Amino acid sequence: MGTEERKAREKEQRRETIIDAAEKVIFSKGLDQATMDEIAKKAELSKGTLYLYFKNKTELFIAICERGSELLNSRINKILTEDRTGLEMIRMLGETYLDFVRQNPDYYNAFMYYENLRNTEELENSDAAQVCEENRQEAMTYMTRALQIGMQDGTIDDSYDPKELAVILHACTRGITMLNHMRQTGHHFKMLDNMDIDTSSLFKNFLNLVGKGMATEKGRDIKMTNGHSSET
Amino acid sequence: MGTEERKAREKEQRRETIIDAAEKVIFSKGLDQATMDEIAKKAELSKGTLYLYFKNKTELFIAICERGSELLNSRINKILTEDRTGLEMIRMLGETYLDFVRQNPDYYNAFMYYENLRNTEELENSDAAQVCEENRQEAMTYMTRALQIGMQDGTIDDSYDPKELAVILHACTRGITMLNHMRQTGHHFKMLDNMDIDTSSLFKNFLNLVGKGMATEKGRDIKMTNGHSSET
DNA sequence: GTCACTAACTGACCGACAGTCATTTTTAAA
DNA sequence: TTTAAAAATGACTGTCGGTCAGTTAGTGAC
Repeated sequence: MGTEERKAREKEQRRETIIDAAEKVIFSKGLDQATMDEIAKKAELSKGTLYLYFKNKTELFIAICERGSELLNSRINKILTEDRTGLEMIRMLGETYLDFVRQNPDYYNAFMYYENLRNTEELENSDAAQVCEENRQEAMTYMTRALQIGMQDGTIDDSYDPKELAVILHACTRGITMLNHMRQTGHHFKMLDNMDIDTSSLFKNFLNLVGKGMATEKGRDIKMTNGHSSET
Repeated sequence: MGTEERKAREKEQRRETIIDAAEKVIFSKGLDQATMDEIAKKAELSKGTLYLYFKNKTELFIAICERGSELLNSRINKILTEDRTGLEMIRMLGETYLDFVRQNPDYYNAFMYYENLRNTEELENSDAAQVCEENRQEAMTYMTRALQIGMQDGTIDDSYDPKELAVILHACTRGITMLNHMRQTGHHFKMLDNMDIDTSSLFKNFLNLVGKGMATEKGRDIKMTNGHSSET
């Protein structure tokens, strides 16, 4: 009998419905201002029901982060399958990351909030948080892989430790995307507007800077002639 | 009569007392878990009194951030007075920043939380937040200045726009310090521990990477031979 | 010394909200 | 139709940020 499966499916659907509602409310007014009652109302359920699907408000929020992190990773892991030099892959990873931030400022905002959750226990016991962490780790693996490819194809300076370089690049990219994000969300961050600096030029120069730092002569030549590819 | 001044002084002292208490409570259990009652108790005052000195909990928290930002800036603005090449100044600015994060993880944590406060209005009307923003801007100015010096003394590639480069470097440094910070505070961030990468090596390589990206041949030579100075 | 006035302080109280649980409603197998 | 389990409900509880009417302490005038 398919009753069991149907029920499981419905349960999963309801769960998604709740996350949908939570996104709408939390994205529009922020986590602190969003109330469980309002989310319940938006989901056309009672508050109590929310607690049948999520342990608490934080868990529900982390489920949103999980969604975002899945979305981001689904884009990132396409890149490694393409036929490019390692250096190009690195550049594309960075661009993909920035595009994600631009297109999904709400998810990125959620990521930033997520990182500020101090309570380790709460996150330790959360399946959703576990998935987020795994995705993060996975993204790092892709980056390391791209660097190794670059070191083999001679586009990236192989005097660095690829894992360490991946961590550094990831951190720097985070810094840059955060900047862009803050400007975009109007985050009391007039700094960039005071100086009139446009984001895409900023990001281009960032990639050039670190690109120059890690590229070999060969990689540098390819890259300097053209923002993207060049080979076929 | 000095009564007025004495009173003003006492009022200021009381304000500081409250911030002291707030730091103790908030640093130990986090902003959300800290209650105004507990802060009041620690300050040996009643809750009501807290609200005579601070508009609300957020304002009190921002006052903590203000302290931290003043402390950070007091260290940063010493560097520009020293007699060094521009590239060395940049390196020292970065190191100072990292040292601050290492020595004052609580303040840095507060900074991170501060940036997540979305409500622009709340921050717009806050004097303390205004000071924080000014300090941030000031730090950026110092960085730009150091870059200009480096471009003049020939240690830094002058094909970049100094202001833009300053923004990029600042963002990257934030990314790196955040990484270090998260590891330090045990922030459910096992990533770095999984790979065994030590922070100082990480930071050294970061500086080398961006250093290589922006240094001229001359600057690169000076820097590569010795982490710090070389001239007298 | 004491009176009058003000500034500083207090803590009981309020409203809002996260989270609970006894009760009701729905579902589906017997 | 009966019945038992599963799902959903919403009134209720405890906590906490913020308020405010009332109290206390400090100051200057006489």
